[in-house]
Amino acid sequence: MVAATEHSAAEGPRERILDAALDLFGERGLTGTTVRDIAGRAKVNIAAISYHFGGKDELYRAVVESVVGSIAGRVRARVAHLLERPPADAAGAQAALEEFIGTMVDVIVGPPEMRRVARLIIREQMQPTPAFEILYAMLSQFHGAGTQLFAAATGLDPAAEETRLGVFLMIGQVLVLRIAETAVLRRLERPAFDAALMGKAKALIRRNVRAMVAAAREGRT
Amino acid sequence: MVAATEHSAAEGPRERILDAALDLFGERGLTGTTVRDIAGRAKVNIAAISYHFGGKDELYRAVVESVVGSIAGRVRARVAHLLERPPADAAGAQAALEEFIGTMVDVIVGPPEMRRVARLIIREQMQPTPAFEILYAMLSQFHGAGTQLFAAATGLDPAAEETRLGVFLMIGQVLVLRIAETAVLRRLERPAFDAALMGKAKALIRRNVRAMVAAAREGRT
DNA sequence: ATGCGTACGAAACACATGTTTGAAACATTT
DNA sequence: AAATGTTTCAAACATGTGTTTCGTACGCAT
Repeated sequence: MVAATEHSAAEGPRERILDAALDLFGERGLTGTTVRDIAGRAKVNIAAISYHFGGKDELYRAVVESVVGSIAGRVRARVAHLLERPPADAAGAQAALEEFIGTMVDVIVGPPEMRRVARLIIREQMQPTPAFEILYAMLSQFHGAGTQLFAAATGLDPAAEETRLGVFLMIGQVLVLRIAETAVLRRLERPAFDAALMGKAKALIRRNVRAMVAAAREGRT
Repeated sequence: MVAATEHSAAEGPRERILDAALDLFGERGLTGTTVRDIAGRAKVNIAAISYHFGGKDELYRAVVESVVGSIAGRVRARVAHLLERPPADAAGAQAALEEFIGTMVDVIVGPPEMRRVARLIIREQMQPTPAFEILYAMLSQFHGAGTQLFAAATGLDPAAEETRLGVFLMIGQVLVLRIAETAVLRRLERPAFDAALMGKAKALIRRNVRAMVAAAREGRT
């Protein structure tokens, strides 16, 4: 067995199917994608899908699992140090929180190949399938980490509902850029999310996060 | 022809089809919904859909149009006075902006029947169909109004990219509550979005908006 | 009552779609 | 070389799905 090569067209059928399936599931959803579409894009026979994965639903689940692995890898590689040794002081926690959200922007809005991943996750949120649990386990972990940082930065109780809700609101700022991408780009009269626009968005979100933390710190009763 | 009655189960076939279609399109998407599902829920024959609307795609378009009408009505009824005579002073604009976003929370995450509407719109954002233009016309109008208020509240240029982007980030806070509803409710250990939770979310978002405006006002170069 | 256009319902039609089949090609081992 | 297990392919199969057909009932003006 050869070692897994770099992401390219010269992979094995199984990898090509997974890659094509992620593209299509992310773009058109589970029901909007046919196995013939996937087979055509992956340049394999239709039967190869049943052969390698058992069926369409099992393939979808495999895609979700690979997505979770990919995301968890990217994020953990960049913020592992924050989550392992969370800063105790408020200033350090705030800096860590900003870095955490900044990483989220990079991962979700940045790489073009993350578009399909982000959309698949968002779809799964709106319309959970049996594969939802796989995603939720990861999201829950990230949300928990964000909540710890937010609580440390503001002095709020990490268990308080306002704290946990506040973290979701921060994340919402990032998600909207992928969800409403079409509308955002049109209103901004931009053809695509290039590096410059991403830098602007990141700076704005970072400033907003700082403002939210400050407001939460002052606003606590 | 009888006058259109109140929303109930005793409507004509056309209204029942529209209602059932909104339910299913919102929950499962266009490709995830079959005309037999719709006909079954609406308690009409399958042929009634082609008869009344021409086909599945035309029905979907009709649903989108009715959704736009419904939303535009709800929102305009509550914020028309803000959009017609936008406050010139910063303080008034800030109050108007808060009311604007607050209305958005009420409309999007408030009424249970808006769940299907919100989801249909979000789906259309992620995967635009020919009916997207109908929605975009409305969204563009609202985003433009929000941008005017935001600009007036902060002193920023309404045409600047940062201003328009900032409005999307505010809206993202609201959207995330509907998109990631399942994850949010689980992390909050809540069974549903009741009035109390919505009040909390609204207060938090309002506080965040205020903080964002303040940050933007100070942060401008 | 008669004629006529509208609305409805059961069945059928044509095509799409997920899955399976059986044979051939390939790689690896004996 | 022969055997064995794995992978690929074209075709077929069963079901799902959007649409149409055609017969029937209803409402209403003549």
